[in-house]
Amino acid sequence: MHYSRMLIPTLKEDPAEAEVVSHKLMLRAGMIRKLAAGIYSYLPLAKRTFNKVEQIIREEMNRAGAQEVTLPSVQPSDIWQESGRWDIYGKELLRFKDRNDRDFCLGPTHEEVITDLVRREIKSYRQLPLILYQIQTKFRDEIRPRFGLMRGREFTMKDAYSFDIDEGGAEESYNQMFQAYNQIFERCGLEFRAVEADSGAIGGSFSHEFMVMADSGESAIVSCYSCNYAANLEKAEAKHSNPNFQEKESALAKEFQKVHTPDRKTVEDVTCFLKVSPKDLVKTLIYETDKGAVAVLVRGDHEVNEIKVKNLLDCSYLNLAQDERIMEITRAPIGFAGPVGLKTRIVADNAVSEMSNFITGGNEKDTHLINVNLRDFRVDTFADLRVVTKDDLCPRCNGKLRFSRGIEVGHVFKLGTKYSETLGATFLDANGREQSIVMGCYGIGVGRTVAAAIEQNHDENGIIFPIPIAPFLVSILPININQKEVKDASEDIYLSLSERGYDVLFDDREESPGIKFKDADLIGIPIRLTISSRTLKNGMVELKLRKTGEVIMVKKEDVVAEVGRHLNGE
RNA sequence: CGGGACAUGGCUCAGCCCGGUAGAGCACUGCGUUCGGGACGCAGGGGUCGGGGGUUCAAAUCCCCCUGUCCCGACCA
Repeated sequence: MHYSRMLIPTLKEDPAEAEVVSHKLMLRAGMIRKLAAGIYSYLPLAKRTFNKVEQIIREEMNRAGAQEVTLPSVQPSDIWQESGRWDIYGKELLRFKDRNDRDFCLGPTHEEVITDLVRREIKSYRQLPLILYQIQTKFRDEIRPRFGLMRGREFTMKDAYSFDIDEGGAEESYNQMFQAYNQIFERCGLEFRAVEADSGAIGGSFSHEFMVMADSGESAIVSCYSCNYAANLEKAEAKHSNPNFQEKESALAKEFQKVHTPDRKTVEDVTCFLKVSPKDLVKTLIYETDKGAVAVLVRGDHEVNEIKVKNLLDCSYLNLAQDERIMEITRAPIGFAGPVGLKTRIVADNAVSEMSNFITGGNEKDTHLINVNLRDFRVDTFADLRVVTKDDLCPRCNGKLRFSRGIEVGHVFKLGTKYSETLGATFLDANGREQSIVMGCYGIGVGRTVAAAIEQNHDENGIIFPIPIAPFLVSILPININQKEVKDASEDIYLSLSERGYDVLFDDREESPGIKFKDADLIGIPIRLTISSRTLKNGMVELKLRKTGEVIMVKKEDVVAEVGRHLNGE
């Protein structure tokens, strides 16, 4: 392509509206333009990169036996009513009426549509398993769209759905998709990790998020230095080191006593005042849930993991209780709650079971208890209820844990029969019995993958595209296109590279060299060939690698071979 | 939904406090000179100052309402 003919409106300055680096760079590189909050136009450069990512996705999905379809983005309310999500989904679901006053929505996801399709067409176990996928625009009316393509309202997503006759089959489909996802992100040239994710009410380990590692990522990840364990921070298990601790220590237990702790409400206040470590204290947090009030106990230096509490209690609503409620339950103002004498249900983190002679709130204003022991109160359940810390070891292999951040670009999880049951997607098994199809669903955010690639691969000069998803592989940059020998040589090289099938951007603009250099760096093309009379008189052209900055002088005749060598990663 | 900020030419921003009829840099057009890291000269074009209302002889500037955008939080997968 000739640069002069392409729409690549680069920006010299950072746009005021962008905060994160991928957003800034995509705007500056002329890849995207905003139409409304969270809604973007994709310009030619972005479209090229999207196409490359989508092509990789298609190849890997097809290889895994999935078949591509396109489902409607405008969906009637009927199927959403049927699945029960019309009422549950809330304002994120953009609803509207057609001319006949019938309710419709813009599809934020396609479980309903695909399940409807499959229930009509699949009748027999002989037709299963089946995996269908599409690459399509989704719309979610996010409360707060932000960070450019990272969290838009309209976005491109690959979503796949698997249909199997039983759990075993579903597991197999899941594994196939899991493998395909590894291939996809590998091929995109990204540093990523599949992490175990919270699968909520569905349970089991059948949910993984694919995270592109980046410090700017929205999700916290815990991974093991020694083995391949990796999990979402909210899912990561805290290893319970010594379950038999209590019996050994109980002999040394002292009698608890009240101490006066005026206005010492926080862990920090109390530990400073009593000159002890947070590890000697038990925090008592009162939560309000749809199943009544609950006291959650964790060690003073630990944080409650609300997701774990939610899963343990199997409740849908969980929130810290308001001041008045705490007063009601503990008979003390906030900051002095403790388990001793508490009437509500008490659940405690495993670490608490290893403590003795600890400090708790006294359920009385300005009062704490010291030398409290487990025998002094009743715990209904001990469980893993806290957020993993840097002191924890890998729950699988006892290795050291690494804390990092990532951008969620893919999510695979087993749906089970949730939708097939509510929508009646059934088949007849070999014995002629009617069964619900077992489903799985698998998403990849295409735009988010591109944004994540940029978050992970950039420098102060701009984007550094991984070769597999670069909009162009080579840019040809003539220093002064008005000099005949420069122009001829540039065109020559352009033609021979193009003939080889490489995507080449020929910067034929009559701009000063500085502008061309800056633009080439900004849009992140992996290889740059600089053509100037200076080197040409020795029969050479300059090849520069965007990623390393390495400059190599190459004989004009060898350019094609040399470019090929670098693109093949040699 | 709660809190905060912003809205002036295509972009980045000044002007607003203290009212007097709109500016800079970049970008753009033409001509000429230049050509290895965002060149130079000359000559140009382009703005309902987000929208509506009010105060005033006079509003980008002061007051009220609305809309949009961004940030933090809550929310969500």
